This record gives sequence, structure tokens and C-alpha cells, in this order.
Amino acid sequence: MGRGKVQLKRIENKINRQVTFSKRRNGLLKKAHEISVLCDAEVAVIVFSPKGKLYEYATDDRMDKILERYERYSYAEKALISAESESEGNWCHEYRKLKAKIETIQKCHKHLMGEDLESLNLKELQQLEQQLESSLKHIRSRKSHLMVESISELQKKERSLQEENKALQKEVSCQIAYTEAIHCIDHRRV
Amino acid sequence: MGRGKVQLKRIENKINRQVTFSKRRNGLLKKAHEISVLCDAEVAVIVFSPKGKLYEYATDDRMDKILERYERYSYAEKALISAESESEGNWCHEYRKLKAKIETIQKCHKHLMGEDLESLNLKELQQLEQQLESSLKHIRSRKSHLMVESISELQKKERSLQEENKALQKEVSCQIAYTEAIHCIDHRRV
DNA sequence: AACTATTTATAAGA
DNA sequence: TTCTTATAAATAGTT
Repeated sequence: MGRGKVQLKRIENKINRQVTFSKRRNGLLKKAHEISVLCDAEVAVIVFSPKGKLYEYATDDRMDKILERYERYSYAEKALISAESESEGNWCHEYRKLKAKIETIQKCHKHLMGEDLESLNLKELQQLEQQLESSLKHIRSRKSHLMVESISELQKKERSLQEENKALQKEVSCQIAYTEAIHCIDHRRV
Repeated sequence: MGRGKVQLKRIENKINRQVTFSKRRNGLLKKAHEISVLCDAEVAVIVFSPKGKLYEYATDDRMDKILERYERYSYAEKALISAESESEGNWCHEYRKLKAKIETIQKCHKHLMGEDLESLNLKELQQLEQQLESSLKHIRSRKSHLMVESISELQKKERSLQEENKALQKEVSCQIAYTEAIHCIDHRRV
């Protein structure tokens, strides 16, 4: 992908390597995001630059969640030890509450987008359907309101242009009459 | 990269989504390997398919090493944050970011619920309408799936009850016949 | 799974 | 770093 073909080996030129790293890092993170969204996959990417700087991507920005899942998947015996940070005080608690809130909303959001429906029962699906039908009604009403508005706006413009037109036409015929009159007078003089 | 341009949203068609997933998964892992070799970077990629299958890449095949490094790195970061937070530094910033995120999501949420539509223009309304129509399609499809399932469940129950019924009826007629026979014998004796 | 028409990524140059 | 551009690579839709 570029002016020249590339060998799969370490780029020796340092500057070059640095530039390529920053370009390809962007590409990699972008592609991770794309497959995550397009294919509904959970993706985590961790990149340490040669200098040791960290770059990362995680679906829904939840690296912890994905790594946890990975640990579970890879080493089923590793239990969740990370619940020790409870003692970090009040603000941390608030922060977590916010995070939990976001998660709740995001779940609801997914449902409204027609995703993750497997967790809902028939009654909940029915309610969701009704909600969306009502939303659609509002949206369509608002849409037609906007359209009507814009149409009458255009009609108003049309009318004013027509009137302007009429006025101009009158002026033109006056001018013609005037010119003809002048012409006539000139003729008599001759 | 392909016959058509692609919108960054979940691919609705399931088959299509799966095919794209497997193609892009290969691409992603390949690119991870490339940047790792070319630029001498340490890279880890974890991908869970929608079905929950795990795919991974790690530089030198040492996922544990990279995750450990990641944990160390983010632990150091966290320590830094909590050190600064004592004077309302970074922590407050993070908190605000979360709050802002919630606000954004809630706004979007309202739109999906058919509220606060005044801030949207015609094109946005149209997009919203399309999204909701697609959501409804999914919800209805899921609903009918559940209903079909529950109907066939009921039919199965019905069948088994009918069979039980038949068996009981047979038993009853046997009993009647038996009783009548006894009765007959009793009569003769008299 | 293979094939291409296209889109996308990116190497090199500025 | 950023922009541009020629070209390599990835991949969406098709067979």
C-alpha cells in the first residue's frame, strides 16, 4: 500500500520506522474499531511503541471488560481478584456509579437500535415496539411540519418574486411606450 | 476497499456480517503482525466474534507478557491520577468527561424516544426514522421468533396431554366393562 | 472459496 | 508533523 512494496522485516532507518509506526498504528486502531462496529465483535488492541509509549483500542472503551473476558476464556481458573480497590474512597465510588449509569443507558440504547434483543422477553419486546411506534409518530409529525413550513416559505418567496416581476414588466412597457413616443416626435420633426 | 463503500454501522445481514468478520479479522491480525515486525513494536490483539469465539495475536506469541506490561502501565497511570486527584486535578476532569458522555447519550436517547426533536433538521429526522424502522424490523422478527417457539411448545404439550387422555379413557372403559361383568355375575348368583 | 472492481491504506516525496 | 500522490493492499459484492 504505497509507492513501493514492503518487505516484512524491521525497518532499519529510525525516522522511517517512527513515521511508519505512527501511520500504521492509526490504521490498526481504525480497523479494530471498524470490525468491532461492523461485525458486532468485541475487540481489544494494545500497542507499545518501540519507545514504550502505550496506544490502545477497546470496544465501548471497556478494556478492563475485554481483558477480563480474555482471562476467563484463557485461564478459566483465574478468579476475579481485582475487587480490592473498593477502599479507594468516596470519589471513586461516585465515578463507578457514573460508569454503571452509562452502561445501563447504553444497554437501553442498544435495544432502541434493535440490537441485543436476545435478553428481552415477549412482553418487553412488545413495550419496546410500542415505544418505537410512538417515536416514529412524533418524528414523522415533526418532519411533515418542517416540510409544510419550508413549502409555505417557498410559496411566499414565489409570490414576492412574481410581484416583482409584474412591476418590472410594467416598467418595461412604460419604457417601450416612452421610446416609441420619442421616436414619433423625432419623425415629425424630420 | 471493495465494490461498494461501507457505512460504519452494524451489518444487518447475518451471513454478510459473518463473512466480513472473518475477512477483516484476518486483515486485522495480519496488520498487527506487520506493524509489530516492521516497527519493532509490541502488539496484542484480542477479538471475540459475535458468537463468542476468541481470536488473538501477540508479538512473539507472548500475550501474557504484553498484558502484564499493560496492567503495569495502566496501574502506573492510575496511581498518577489518584496522586493528582487529591488536589482536584485529573480526577475531576475524568468525572466531567463521563458526565458529558452521559449527557450526549441521553440526548440521543431522547431522540430515539421521539422527544426533543426541535433541534433536528429534516435530514437528521429522516435518518432517525430509518434507524427506528430498522429497529422495529428487528424487534418484530425477534418477537415472532419467540411466539413461534412458544406456540410449538404449547402444541407439544397439547399432544402429550391428548395421549394421556386417550390412555385414561381406555382405562375408564376397561373399568366399566369390568364393573358390568361383575354385576352380571352377581345377578346370576341371585 | 475465488474473483475483481473499488475503496482504502500507506510509502515516498515535499 | 502534515499534505499530496502514486501505488500496494484490503475487501465488498458477485459468481
